[in-house]
Parts: sequence; structure tokens; C-alpha cells
Amino acid sequence: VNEPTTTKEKIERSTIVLIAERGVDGVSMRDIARLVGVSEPAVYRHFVNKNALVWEVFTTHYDIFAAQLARLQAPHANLKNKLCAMVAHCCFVFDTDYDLFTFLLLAQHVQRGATKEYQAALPELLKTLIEEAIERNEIPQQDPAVAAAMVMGCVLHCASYCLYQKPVPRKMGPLSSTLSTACWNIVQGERHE
Amino acid sequence: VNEPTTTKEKIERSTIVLIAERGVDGVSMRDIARLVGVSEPAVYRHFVNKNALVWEVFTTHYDIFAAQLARLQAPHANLKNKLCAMVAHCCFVFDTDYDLFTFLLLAQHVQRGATKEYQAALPELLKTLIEEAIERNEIPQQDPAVAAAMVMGCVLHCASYCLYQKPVPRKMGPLSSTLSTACWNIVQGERHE
Amino acid sequence: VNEPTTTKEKIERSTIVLIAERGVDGVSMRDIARLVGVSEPAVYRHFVNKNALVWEVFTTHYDIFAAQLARLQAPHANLKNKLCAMVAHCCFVFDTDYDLFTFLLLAQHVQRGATKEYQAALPELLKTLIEEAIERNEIPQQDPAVAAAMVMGCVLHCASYCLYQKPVPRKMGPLSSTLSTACWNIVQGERHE
Amino acid sequence: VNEPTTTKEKIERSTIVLIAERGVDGVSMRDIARLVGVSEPAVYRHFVNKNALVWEVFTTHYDIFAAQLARLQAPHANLKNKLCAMVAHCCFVFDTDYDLFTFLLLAQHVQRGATKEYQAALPELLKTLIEEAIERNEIPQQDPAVAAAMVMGCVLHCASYCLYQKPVPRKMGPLSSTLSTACWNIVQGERHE
DNA sequence: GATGAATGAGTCTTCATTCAT
DNA sequence: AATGAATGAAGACTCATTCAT
Repeated sequence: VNEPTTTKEKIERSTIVLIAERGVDGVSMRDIARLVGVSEPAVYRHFVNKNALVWEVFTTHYDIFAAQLARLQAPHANLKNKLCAMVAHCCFVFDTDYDLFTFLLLAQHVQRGATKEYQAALPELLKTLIEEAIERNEIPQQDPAVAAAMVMGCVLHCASYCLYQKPVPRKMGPLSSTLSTACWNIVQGERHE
Repeated sequence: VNEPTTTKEKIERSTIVLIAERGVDGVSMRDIARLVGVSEPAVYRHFVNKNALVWEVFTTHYDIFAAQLARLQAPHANLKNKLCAMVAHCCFVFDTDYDLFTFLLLAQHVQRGATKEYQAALPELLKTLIEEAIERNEIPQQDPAVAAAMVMGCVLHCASYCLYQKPVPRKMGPLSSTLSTACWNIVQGERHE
Repeated sequence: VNEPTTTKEKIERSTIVLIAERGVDGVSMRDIARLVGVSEPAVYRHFVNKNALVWEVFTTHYDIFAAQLARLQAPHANLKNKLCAMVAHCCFVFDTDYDLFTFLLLAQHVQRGATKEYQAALPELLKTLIEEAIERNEIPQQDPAVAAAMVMGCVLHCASYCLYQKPVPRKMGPLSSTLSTACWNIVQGERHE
Repeated sequence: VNEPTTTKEKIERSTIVLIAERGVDGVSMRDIARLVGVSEPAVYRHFVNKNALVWEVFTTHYDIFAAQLARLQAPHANLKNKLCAMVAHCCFVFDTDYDLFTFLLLAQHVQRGATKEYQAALPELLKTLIEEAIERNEIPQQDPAVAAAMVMGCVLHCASYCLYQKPVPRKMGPLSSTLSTACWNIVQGERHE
């Protein structure tokens, strides 16, 4: 998390921080401008409107995050290790930059139409990895989309839980292996013992 | 889902439907009044303000939902069956009343302070059940709060996934056993084979 | 010009007065609200937005004015007398209610698309009267649309001229017969003497 | 209509085109700068502010136009021919440069105070010509100011009418003689036959 | 128990204009 | 001479809420 220097970067950062704190609808352009220390119209010099601002910040960081996950899982040969790598990274980002993680979590719920299709990248990646693991006979036959949703929910909700621990958010790093195991277990399906 | 008859019931129902559709901040008192077919001040006759309205509707239905889950799991002796019963009920409510389920899902993200503490009921229940299962040696030693969060995430995110399928939401009923199994697997921890 | 009593009437009157004075773009909703003596949102209780307000006030009075002209010319048998009657009424309205006349004059230039088609009523009436006079052989063959435009311009521009006389607007009443004659002369076409 | 070469000329031309299209209040400095292809402050290098810009462009072209009319009518000995020459020139300018003509037409309605006095040049010219014709006994006794207003309205409103014909503006050239005749008829006053 | 009318605070956004570079 | 960045003022409009009836 580098300190933002240009006004545009400051606006992006302020947007992330404020939205993480109060949600998209709880933040006004005035709030953002104030936190940056500029006038309201100054924000419009850099982003055409509020939607564009939220959208641009969201997609930028979502893209980066998704790309990182894609890159980190690639070297590994089996789903178990892929999940480990991705979960570890989630924990790292969470612990390193709560605000960004929360922002990504909250921004989902806005611009329903647009966002929904866009942010398919991550579920899509997970789904593909699961499909490949099925083909490899690494895990049993199952609906990959549903499995992907369950795995994501497991990780994200755990993050939510950590986030709202009082008085300070709980670190996710220590939960990394627990989470990886849980995710791996999810895709095991029914055990016949 | 009984047809609401009194004005107050109509207001509650409209609130659920509209918030499920557009989120808490996307719905105004005017929207609610209009959908009910009364004037705005009429709404204030029944609820002191918007917060109280959302809060009351939320807690009412959340309580009912939590109580149902508590009641349904009670008869079962082990965690596996308890999870089965609760997941099945979630699927049932989802398929029976999308709006209510979505409302419950979305209302979480508002009134951060207040809601967060309140809605601990469900995680708390899950956590207790997991603790008991650990004591019973039914499942391995583990952090019950984290486990509860992961299980909830697994179910809720799966619901989200189903909700946003196009052109119509996917039914959760058929996924019930898949989900139960996944939840059960989550609490198994590391397998040493 | 009756004194407006209800808030809605007061809003309409204030709109006419202010727009007559400063043009559509020169008047804000705040200005109107202030002149009426209510808050800005109060205006929105009666008109959904500024466009609707201007449009409604414009069409209402334009319709009335056009209807009056249509009614007044009807009893007369020939174009000359019809023109006389209509011009006299224009002069009367002008002298009786400068603001209304000016408002009607200025509101034309707004909402280009919509207004242009709407306000065809008056030119259309004139054109029809001229066509009928041609058929009656009362006046020579000519393009009735062009003739109608010239007649209207003659009257309206004369009104403009009177309006901007300093220190007070000049009365049009005394010019009524001069104007009628001019209008009548316009439709005479080339004189072969 | 020469192609503008310097930035200043481009600004003037863009101003004319945009204002002809959307009216003075419908055009922002940004619009103008964008059409020219320069930054907003660049416009301020050439004109101290928006008012000055509109004003300068208006007076420049109004002066030129008025001077042309004055020059063209001079050679003719009687009012009839003077009107013919001037009307013909109006038609020519209209057909040659719609934007300019429209701009001149629309710019009238702004800067009420200032413009009104300034643009008296043309009515003044007309009034003088009519006065002289009266002295010459070419036309009957009448109020020359009123007559001038009527003649101008006749021509200008006809131009408006042509301008808004769909799908393309109607040419005024073919109407030239019709218009001249009408103008000449206007100043004939009451016929005693 | 319900309503039409009203309001203060606040929303996003645009505009004409200036300033440092 | 030209620009990117910034700003104060203002614009249209919405919202939760109140009050007289």
C-alpha cells in the first residue's frame, strides 16, 4: 500500500477507505473531496461522476486482485495446492489492507446489473480450476459452479467475520491453513467410508 | 407467506420486497408508501422512522428464522444431522420466499453497529452446536467461531449465487444435500490418511 | 388577471412573471419558490420538475390564448374582419397582462423539439384562415404558410417593440387598427395598378 | 463564410454555430473550447469572459450585417427598391449561412439591457428610410418606428418559419419577392378605394 | 387513522472563472 | 500562448420527517 501522491490517487484511496467504512451509499462526493482535501468539483476533473469513480476504483483493484490469484495458482499442479496458494493470498491482502478488501467486498452490492457480470472473473476462475480437477479425477464429479460459490463463500464470510471482531479485526493469516483445508474439504463431496 | 391484510403488514411486506430488490439505501419511504398505496405519513403512524421500520422488519423475521433453525436442529443427536436439517430449511425458505431471504441477506450490510451485534444469534447457535460436537468428539478440535463463519458463508454465498442466476433464480432445494455435505466436510478439518 | 390564491396558482403566476423578466434559463426553481414564499421542494409537490412546470404553464395559457383567438374570429365572414378581431385581442392581452404575453413570447424558445410542434396551433389557425380566404377569392393566390408567418411576425415583433420602450412599455391598444391594416395588406400580394 | 484559421476566429465561429444550435444559455465555455479543440483557459486568452465573447461576436457580425444593408439600399431612390434590396440580402445571408443568421436572431434575446440598445442600428436605419419616404410623399403619413418594427417582424419571423422547417430549413431566396412585396404593402397604410 | 402540503438538509452535478506551470 | 488542476457559487432534485387538518 503505497502512499498516494497525485490527487487522483488520493481520491481513489479516499474512496476505498470511506466506502469500506460506510458503504457506497453512505459516502458522498463531498465526503471524498473533504478527506482528500480538495473541493467537490475537483473530483470531477478526474472522474466523470460518482458511478464512474466507484466503478473505476472497483474494477481496477478487482482486476489486480483476480490477476494475482490467477498468477499464484498457476504454478501448482493440483487443486489442493492451488487453493492453498489463493487462500494464502487472500489472507495476506486482508491483513495488509483491510480497507481494500472490505471495499471489494462491499462494492459488489452496488450497480447490481453492471457489477454482477463484471465480477464474474473470480468465480469463473475457481469454476474452471474445479472443472479441471474433476477431469483429472482429483476430486469427485460435482457441479463446478455451485462448488465455486461454496468455496468463495467460505473464504469471504470468514473474512467478514474477522473484519468485524472487536475491538480490532482479527488477522486472517493464522487461519490460512484452516481455510485451505475447509475449501479442499468442500470439494470432496460425500465420503463413503 | 400469508397475504398481508392490515396496513402495517402491507408496509412490512412492501419493505421486504423493495429492499430485496434495491437494497436499503435504494428504497425511500415514498417508495414504500406508494407500493402499499398509502401516503407517506401513514407509514410513520406505524413505525417511528425508517431505521425503526427496517430494524423491526429485519429483527422480526430474523428472529423467526433463527428460532425455526434452532427448533429444527434440536431433535437431532449429532452435528451432521443438525446441519442437514438447518440447510434443508434454508433451502426451503429460499425457494418459498426469495424476497424474504434476500432481504435478510441485504439488511445485514446496514446499520453496521446495531445489526452486527444483534444478528449474532445465528452464528452463535452454529458456534454452540459445533462446540458441543467437539466435546462429543464428533469432530476434531478447532476454533468453533471460525468454523461457524465458514459454514454460514458456504450456505449464504451459495444462496447469492442461486439468486442471481439468469433469467430466473436457481432453486436451492436440489442443492440441499450437496450443501449439507459441504458444511459437514468443512468442520472435518485436516484428514490424516 | 385574478389574484392567485392557492400555492399552485401562485407558483404558476410567479413562473410567468419571472420568466417574462429573465427568460427560462435565467430563472431557477429557487427564484420561483422565493417569490412564492415557500421552500424549493414545495414547488415539486405541484410540478414534477422544472420542465414540466414551464411546459404546463406555457401550454395552459397558450391553449387559452389560441382558443380565444379562434373563438373571436369565428363570427366574422371575411379575413379582413377576422384579422381585425384577432389583432385587437392580441393588443388587449398585451395591454392587460404584459407578463403573460412576454412569457408566451419567450417560452417559445425553450424545449425546442417539444414546443415547436406544440405551438403550431396558432400558425395553423392563421394558415387555415388564409387558405379559406384564397378559396373565397378574397385575397390572391399565395403560399398560406408563408403568409401566416409574415402576419404573425408583423404582430409579434410590434409587440416586442412596444414591450421594450423606455421607461414604460408602449400600449398596443392604439396601434390595433394600424396593425390590422398592415396584416391585411401583407396578404394582398403584388398590386397591379 | 471563409474557413477560420486563427484560434480566435475558430472560437468565434464555434460560438456562432453552437449558439445557433442551442441558444446562449445552452452553450458553455467548455462546449466552445471543445469544439475548437483547445482548453477552456485558451478561450479566456482571447475574450475576457463569456459575456464579452458573445457580445463581441454578436456586435461584430451585427455591425457587418447592418452596414451591408445600409450600403445596399443607398443607391436606390425610393423605399420600394430599398426594401427589395435589403430583403434580398437577408435572404442571401440566410441561405448562405444559416448559423450566422440564427445566431443573430437568438442573440437578441440575451443581455437584455445591453443588446437592446445596441441592436437599435437596424430598426433605426429602417425607421429613417421610412421617415424619408413619408417626407417624399412616397408613402402615407404613419408612425415610422411602428412601421419599422412591423417590417422587421415580417422578415424575421418568416426567417424563423423557414429555419424550423423539417427535415431541412426552407430556402428564403425564392421568397424574396414575396417578402419585399409584403414589406412594401405594410407601409401602405389604409387603402381608400 | 390518514392525508396534502411543507421543509431543512443534503445529493450529484455544472458553470464561469482563476492560477501555477 | 496554452494547459491541467482547482474552486466558489449555483443548479435541479430527493429524502426523511413534521404539521395542520
